[in-house]
Amino acid sequence: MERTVRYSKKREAILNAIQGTSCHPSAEWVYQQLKPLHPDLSLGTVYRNLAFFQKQGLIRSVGVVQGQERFDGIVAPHSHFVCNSCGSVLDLPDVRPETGLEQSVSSQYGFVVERCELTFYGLCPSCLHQNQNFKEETLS
Amino acid sequence: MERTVRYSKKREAILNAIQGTSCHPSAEWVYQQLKPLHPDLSLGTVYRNLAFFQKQGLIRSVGVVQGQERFDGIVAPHSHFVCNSCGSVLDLPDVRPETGLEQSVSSQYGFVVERCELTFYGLCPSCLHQNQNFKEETLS
DNA sequence: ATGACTGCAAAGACTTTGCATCTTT
DNA sequence: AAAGATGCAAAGTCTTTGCAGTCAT
Repeated sequence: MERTVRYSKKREAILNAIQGTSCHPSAEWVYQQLKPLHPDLSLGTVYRNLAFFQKQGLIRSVGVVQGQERFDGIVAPHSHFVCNSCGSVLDLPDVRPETGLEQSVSSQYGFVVERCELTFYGLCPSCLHQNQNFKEETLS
Repeated sequence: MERTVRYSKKREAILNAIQGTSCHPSAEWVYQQLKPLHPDLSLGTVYRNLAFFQKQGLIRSVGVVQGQERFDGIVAPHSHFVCNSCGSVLDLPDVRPETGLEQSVSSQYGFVVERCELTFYGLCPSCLHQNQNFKEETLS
């Protein structure tokens, strides 16, 4: 039996929130974002819909950053940069792993490769500047 | 003031456990592994030492897989495969992102790139077979 | 003796889930 | 009316932390 999917105002709002931002939000972010417009929204509903959208392939997880799972409304393959200081996640649309790498891993190791993530970690420009200021202060 | 680092039998055992396996263990795995030999070992100690080793650069995190953070005793850069079914993490020593990619991201976007992770997700051979059996059963 | 390390248990943070109620079809 | 979706709060997991006792130097 296929489950019938029904429309829901909040579900729509949650998907719009994720697809309308490039910040790769967490459940909490979505919740805080929608709370003013939907005062009776529950955090559980956000989590349930995030799981639902993921299963439907409408969004995907970017992984857990500083304890919170982060999601991406863009499902086309692309790379990410994660700032180790502020935890922001940024798209790197131009950066792609070599084509054929998935295929090569599949055949070489016998895995079924569903997808491939290329992620860079470091400091974003904003945190870099604050860091430099901090260093200068403490060294003076 | 530099903190003085002291020897500890359990610390040594924890590091050995991580460096002596290729399973990319979680804190819980290390704890269960060492419990027989160190009956009074505490899970808190495992967590504290994992954080300590990470800060020292002796191990690194491979990320959170199915709710648990996983660690790697090999700090030289290499890629990983993560099975979405059983959660096992495997090394792909031969697979490397193109050289110069980090540098290119650094200069193109103004980030300070500390490291770069290339991770493949899919099904490992073992889970693939079970999956096929399962499908055959349900379809028959 | 000093300060680092640990065990223990409590607390914290994030996420999941059971159940009654409300909505969509 | 039937089945899905939600709110609420409790429960579940994983991880961190405070404190008193232990151990290395």
